[in-house]
Amino acid sequence: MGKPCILVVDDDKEIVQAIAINLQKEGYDVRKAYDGLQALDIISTQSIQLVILDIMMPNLDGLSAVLKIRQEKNIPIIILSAKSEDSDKILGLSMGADDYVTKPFNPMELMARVKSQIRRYMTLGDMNTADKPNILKTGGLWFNPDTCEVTVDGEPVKLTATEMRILELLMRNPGRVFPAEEIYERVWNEPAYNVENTVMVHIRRIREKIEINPKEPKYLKVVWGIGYKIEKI
Amino acid sequence: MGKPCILVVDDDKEIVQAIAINLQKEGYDVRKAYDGLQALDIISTQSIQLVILDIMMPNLDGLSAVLKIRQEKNIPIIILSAKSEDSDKILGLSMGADDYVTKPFNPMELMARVKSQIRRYMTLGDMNTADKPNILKTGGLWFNPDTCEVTVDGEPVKLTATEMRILELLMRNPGRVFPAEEIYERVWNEPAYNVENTVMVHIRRIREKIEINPKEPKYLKVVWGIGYKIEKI
DNA sequence: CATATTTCTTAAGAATTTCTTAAAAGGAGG
DNA sequence: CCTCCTTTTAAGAAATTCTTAAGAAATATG
Repeated sequence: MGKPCILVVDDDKEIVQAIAINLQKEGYDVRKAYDGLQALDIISTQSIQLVILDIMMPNLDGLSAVLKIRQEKNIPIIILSAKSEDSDKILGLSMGADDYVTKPFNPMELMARVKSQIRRYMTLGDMNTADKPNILKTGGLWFNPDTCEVTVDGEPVKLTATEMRILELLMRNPGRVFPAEEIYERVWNEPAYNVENTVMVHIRRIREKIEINPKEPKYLKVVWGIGYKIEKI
Repeated sequence: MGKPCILVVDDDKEIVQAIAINLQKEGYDVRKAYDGLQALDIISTQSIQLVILDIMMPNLDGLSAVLKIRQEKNIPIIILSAKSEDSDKILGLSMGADDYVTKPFNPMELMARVKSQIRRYMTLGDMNTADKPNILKTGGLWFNPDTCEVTVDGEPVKLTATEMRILELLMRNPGRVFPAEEIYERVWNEPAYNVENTVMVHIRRIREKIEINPKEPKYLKVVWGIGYKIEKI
């Protein structure tokens, strides 16, 4: 089902970057956010399997963010904090966090804790996908990568494997425009050579299935001369 | 559901006692062990939901104990240790522990970490098969992993061991689509190499037994190019 | 408004994936 | 050592999807 995707949230971009590099070395996908609101947005629209979160941030403080994330999804949360007071740890954990790491931290220890959480989430967390699925949503278009279910305004839609992979790519990055070449390379895992047409035909078929009026697409739009995107709704 | 039961393992009886009192205050049941072998015995014979374990013990060292516990049950393990070296933490976590607390520790922090683990263990809904009779149902298809009984609309069906393991995996995650490779790895516990056919034949045999019309399966469906799933009914 | 460029549509054949069937290989129990 | 049951392998059949290519439509440009 692809590599686990981990969201790193900290207002210090350097720290985010450092953690991200380590995570990628371990084979994880990474998303980055620099404040709590951004983090919540990503969590509710993308499929995230674990959150690493600094609790001292602008906009929305970390502890509230933990609460909100808990409300929305049942994924592991690791708190990062400069506060090493026991009372802070207790507070963080009782807010719903799954682990608490104090700055400065050993990157290797953080990785070990991440792995531990992911392993637990994976091995006994299968059931939770049924309960609190990581559904990608934009407007009335919902996609559940775990069950391969796609619905438009509640109506189920049947996509083929390739169609789903394309849709997943676009929906995981709402608003971002993907050139046909990039879509091909990322979906087929092959270098793209003279494949614009191929991608286009697939786009067309997806539109036929998910759009009410394929000629005036609501979700799957084209940006002339650049590529395709899923509208961020 | 009963209160969660927590096993505390340490060769220092005073520490065990102190932790036990705290746990009982929080409303947990407690079991005590003073070395690794005793701990393993209790874990394999009693219903335990979480283990707190000192890793420096006579008879069986703590890290091996963690490994053995992991093999046997999928319950959360919190390591207690006087070693606060990062390398020790990393080792402990990668052995399969879920958290690592260094001595001396704040009892309240330990309680917070216990609660966090228990909450996750509960909400993710892993069934400790020893505890609860735990029948998986989707529509008319019932499966009791404890007694290995499978019935379709009340009619008993005889599955082989492998068939049951596959069915169990799928039924524990209704709706979720599993690629043949993943099924193989999780059922056989071996890396999957050129095994799609093997899995497929087993799927076919399961269908033959549980489906009224194997050609139009009601329960065990395929998602083209992706994998198999048990329909969520 | 005319032209050039880009995207869209369509349908058929190629390619891939899954299904079926049968038989060989592997293991457990007597 | 033999028998029976389970698991794996293999190959051809069937079903579905993917790709190609060519003409139509739409959009940008001058």
